[in-house]
Amino acid sequence: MYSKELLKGTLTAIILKLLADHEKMYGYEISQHVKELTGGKIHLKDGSLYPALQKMTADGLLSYKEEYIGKRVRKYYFLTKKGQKEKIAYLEELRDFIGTLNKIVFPQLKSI
Amino acid sequence: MYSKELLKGTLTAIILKLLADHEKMYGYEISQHVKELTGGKIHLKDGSLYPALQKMTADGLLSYKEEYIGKRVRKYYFLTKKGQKEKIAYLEELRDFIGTLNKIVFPQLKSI
DNA sequence: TTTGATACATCATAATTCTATGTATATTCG
DNA sequence: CGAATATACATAGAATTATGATGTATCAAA
Repeated sequence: MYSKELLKGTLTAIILKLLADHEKMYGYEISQHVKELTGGKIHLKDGSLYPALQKMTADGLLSYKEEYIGKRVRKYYFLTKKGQKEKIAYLEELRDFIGTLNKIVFPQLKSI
Repeated sequence: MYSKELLKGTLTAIILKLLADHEKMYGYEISQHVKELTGGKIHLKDGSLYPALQKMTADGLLSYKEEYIGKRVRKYYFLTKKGQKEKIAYLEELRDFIGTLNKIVFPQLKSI
């Protein structure tokens, strides 16, 4: 696990990217997927993920529909039109930022 | 400029890296250097930089000595032994994090 | 002489994630 | 069957950290 502050500002981009690739996912699924993808290095906590999904929904980036698996509810989130558009800007900013960081901190490496 | 949250957690690593390369720098110099290096994309604000330097000093990563240029004081910061050691871990963590992020968000690129 | 650059500082605010806690259902294993 | 674990959501308070606003003061250049 990384020092917690590093993740700041990247969570929205990560969620946007996953939903862009998967069409619909529920919260628990997202957290499991991220854990797998990163070999356990990024572990989204409940207290981070669910409020983030709610905020993104309030901001109009996401929408969801509930499905019942037996008696248990799942909220399947998906990108809205707005989310699809803003995803591009979010990821572009993140990519640019990562490139900039690399230039400062690891100048011996080729920038991505 | 990036959305401010992106910078979180990276400022300490950036400062450690610059001081590792330059032996001693003062605050204003650091902010100018970062601005130049990044083509203005990262602009450390006074209200971010000076408290960060103070905190890192309190944490034992940095030390400084004052020099007078005319009547104006400059605080030249430099890495302590502890700072030199921890710099390695900080940068390694950052590098690993960037690599992990890339794998999630830009899987089509080769990881760095 | 006045503007902008240099050089430091602090405080209240904002934004975001985490910890802790809670509720409840489903599955697996001894 | 019963207990432990996994699934699935949620919220509230705490912690962290960068920012904006503001302040002080010196120096160089126009």
